[in-house]
Amino acid sequence: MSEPEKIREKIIDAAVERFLHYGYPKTTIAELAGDCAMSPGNIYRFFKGKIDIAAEIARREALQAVERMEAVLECPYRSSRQRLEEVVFADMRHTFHLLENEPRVLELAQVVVQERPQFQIESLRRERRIFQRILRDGAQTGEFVLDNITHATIAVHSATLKYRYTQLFTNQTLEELERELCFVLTLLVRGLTNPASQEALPPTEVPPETELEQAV
Amino acid sequence: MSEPEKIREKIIDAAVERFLHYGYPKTTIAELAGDCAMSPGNIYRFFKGKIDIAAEIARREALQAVERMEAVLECPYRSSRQRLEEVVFADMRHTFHLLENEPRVLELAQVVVQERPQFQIESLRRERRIFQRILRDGAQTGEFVLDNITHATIAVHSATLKYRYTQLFTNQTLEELERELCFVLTLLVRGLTNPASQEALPPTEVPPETELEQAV
DNA sequence: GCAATGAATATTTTATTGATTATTCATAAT
DNA sequence: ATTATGAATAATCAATAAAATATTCATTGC
Repeated sequence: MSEPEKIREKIIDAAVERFLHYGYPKTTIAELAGDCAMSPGNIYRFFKGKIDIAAEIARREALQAVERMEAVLECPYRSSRQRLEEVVFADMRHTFHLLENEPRVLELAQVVVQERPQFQIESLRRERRIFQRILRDGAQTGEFVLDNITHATIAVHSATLKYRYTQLFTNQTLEELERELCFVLTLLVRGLTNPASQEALPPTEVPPETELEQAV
Repeated sequence: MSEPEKIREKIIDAAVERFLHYGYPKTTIAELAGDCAMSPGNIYRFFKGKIDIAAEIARREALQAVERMEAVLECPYRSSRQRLEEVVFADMRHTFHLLENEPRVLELAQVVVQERPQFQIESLRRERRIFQRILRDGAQTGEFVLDNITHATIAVHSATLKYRYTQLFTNQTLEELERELCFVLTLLVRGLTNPASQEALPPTEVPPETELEQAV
């Protein structure tokens, strides 16, 4: 890692620390500079502005979320149904726990989305690509029967919206949300699945929580 | 209508006028009193407070929404699928046009929900009851096959959340939302429908807009 | 006694100011 | 030439004062 890159990391580390602890608005550039033993002005050689530090942190968080989802995709010996269910549950639980343990993350996300609307659009698009891969694979093996994979992807993605930014819409408990999500997934999976094998399709059950989901 | 009831109506009429035109916060009790040729203090003999006037307006609007939905249910010669699709489309379009023509409605709704959280909970419950009736009827005729009607209702209701408070979540155009909603409904309907008749299930198409939906 | 008033009070909103903070940039150090 | 500084400036925020408004209630008129 080059020297400037190292300094960028140092700034980001300090910013994560302070943003999560005191919040974005209460953190000053002077404080970040102090943490990094440099002058305020020098921060601007590494980031265009304060919001760009937050945006970079959010970007990394979003990329990690995609990586976690991709990890689920790699799990062997799983049906497409299981993959879909695990991805949605894992994402919901991760977000829920994250906001529970680090409430400032919500504020940080809101600030970034407010100033950089494109950020949200791209995050949604990345999520959708994951879904698309699951559906495509499921269609290939014959587990799913889909007229149009893109349309089905949009459908699944929209139908599970509530469970991705949960704390923005409701103040339901995680347990309530999990039960609800089972009902939604049961229905969606029935709609995706080959009619021939639908008779034997049991309802979705709340999957056990993995360690990954609890990490912060 | 009794005299006090007439006066209440007069106050509500004046409030609707001003809330939609100038917004809730910019409307003063003194102005409403002036409109009704009475003193500010007298308003309080008919409403406990300013917010209660807004709540009453919102309550009526919500009841009208349910009535519109029930009107769709009464339409004869329609499958449960058609009823479900029409109800969701009609509600989305109505809300969309309403907020397009009367942007202040959003603010009004937010104020009421903020001060009276119970309002939203009850509105959602009423909506859900409509869905439940459609699914129950569909199950009775054999068009739908449902293990558990309540669970399926929750699923359909949650999965279509995005299309009921649309302008809160996205700034997509109505046309985009309509296309998306078709994909969602296609999938949901497949999941609800008797597997035996699924082969012949065409995708949902954007239904023609009725006059009712455009009214403001 | 009941309906209504409008002045009095409590609350909320708005405007103003001063202080803080983000950002820039001329200058200095390496 | 490159990196960094920190004082200068512009933008934002917080605190306060002033104004407007919601709500109450003692009083008035019927």
